[in-house]
Amino acid sequence: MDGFAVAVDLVMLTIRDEGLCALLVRRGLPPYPGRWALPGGFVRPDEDLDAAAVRELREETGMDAGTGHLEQLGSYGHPRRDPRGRVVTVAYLALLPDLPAPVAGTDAAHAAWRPVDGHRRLAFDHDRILAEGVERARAKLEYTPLATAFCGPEFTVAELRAVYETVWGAPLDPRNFHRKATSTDGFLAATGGTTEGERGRPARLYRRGDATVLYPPLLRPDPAG
Amino acid sequence: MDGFAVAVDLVMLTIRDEGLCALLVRRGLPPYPGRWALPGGFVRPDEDLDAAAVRELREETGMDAGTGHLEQLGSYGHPRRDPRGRVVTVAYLALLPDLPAPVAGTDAAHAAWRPVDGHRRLAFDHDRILAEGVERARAKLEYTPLATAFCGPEFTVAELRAVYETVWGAPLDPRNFHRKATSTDGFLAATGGTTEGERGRPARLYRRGDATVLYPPLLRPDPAG
DNA sequence: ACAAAAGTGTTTTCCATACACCCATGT
DNA sequence: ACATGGGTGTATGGAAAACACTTTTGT
Repeated sequence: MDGFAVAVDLVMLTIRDEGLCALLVRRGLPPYPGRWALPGGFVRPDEDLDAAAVRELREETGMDAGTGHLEQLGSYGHPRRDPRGRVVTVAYLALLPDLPAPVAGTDAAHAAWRPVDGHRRLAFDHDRILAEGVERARAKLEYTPLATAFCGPEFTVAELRAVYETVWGAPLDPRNFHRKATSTDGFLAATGGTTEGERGRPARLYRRGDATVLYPPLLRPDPAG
Repeated sequence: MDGFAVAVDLVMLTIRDEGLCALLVRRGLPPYPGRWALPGGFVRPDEDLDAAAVRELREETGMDAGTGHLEQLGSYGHPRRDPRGRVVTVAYLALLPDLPAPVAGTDAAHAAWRPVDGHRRLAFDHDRILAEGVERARAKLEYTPLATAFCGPEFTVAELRAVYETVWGAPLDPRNFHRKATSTDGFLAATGGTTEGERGRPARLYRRGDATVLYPPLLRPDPAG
């Protein structure tokens, strides 16, 4: 009855020049030596699941909680998903701004941000977990303000639109997006500042608002065509 | 590292005369003797999480998989959520048609369908799990055809509308609901049959269609007013 | 002056609502 | 005939898509 190990694995997503990227680590030891895997680790004996996820996030990125977004994704517990024994993993999804900070000085020496598309054959059942994390992120942009988690503390409407376009992989009309984003109650809070030294007219800066859901939602273009 | 027990708990929802109900069991043994709790049990050493949930569902209701709907809800693992030791539970959400079959002959002798509203002080952290299950169900009716899981194999549009009204707790316009439900592609498949012996004009019978998501969604009345 | 990007206005189209109305059955 | 619930048609208001246009900066 008590023979289970419980782990936490993280699908950490951010947006970089290459598009939507996930943080992956290259495994050194068996099982799956040399393969890319999601970062993660075992839950400690007196640690809550959420606390273990926050700890892993900090170990991998140096981020203090409060930046970005962290939520539980799902649990995976096939009896033979880990050849070492019976390991149930609780996966978490993290949405993060592009970190100028390096990923170093930790046990994540072999970590790298890699585009989520065109990735296959991760260790364990991590392909499936990564795919479900990406799909969760895509869906959640529609009806929550989580796209702001990919941005820094202050951002422009155009930056926010770029987040949507990258995650959804589809272009959006800048004018209609602007109107919709700025008119949806609680989505954005103007800081009063503007950008400087960029080409074109300066853009107003915003922080994320206090809404937890977007109503009405920002629906992505019809997936069925 | 291997000192965890893993359990599966079920939020089983159905619609009865009293409204939206969950199956609860009254605990006989400590901890929490005499308190209502979600049905559940430990995952077996060589059993997948989903398989454990299917097994529990069958033990409690006698249902074979395929009826209704079963999905993972989330995992809960606070170090002291169970006084007996370190137990991580994986909660599942089941949506079921109203079962004429009794809930008997099993270890669920003290099980009962109880309205989800006005319930507090379940054992363990089950209040929270139940609340999250109900909210998941409410949200999923919007953009998936899962309302059909509450109905029998064949049902009328009015029965389906009653499901929405019960789960959302709000009245819907019968005419507009009818048009929307029958025109949303893949939601419903007409069987050709009709009801008989009821008051009023006979209603056409439908089965659930093959769509997995509803596009566009059936949005519930604005929660913000 | 021109290019570039931000932001606004306007038109059209679509969809949700509201509700009048007809249909098919039981009593 | 009438009540009851199933199902269709239609007017209207509001939001989304499409796009012309103005604003404000850098070069």
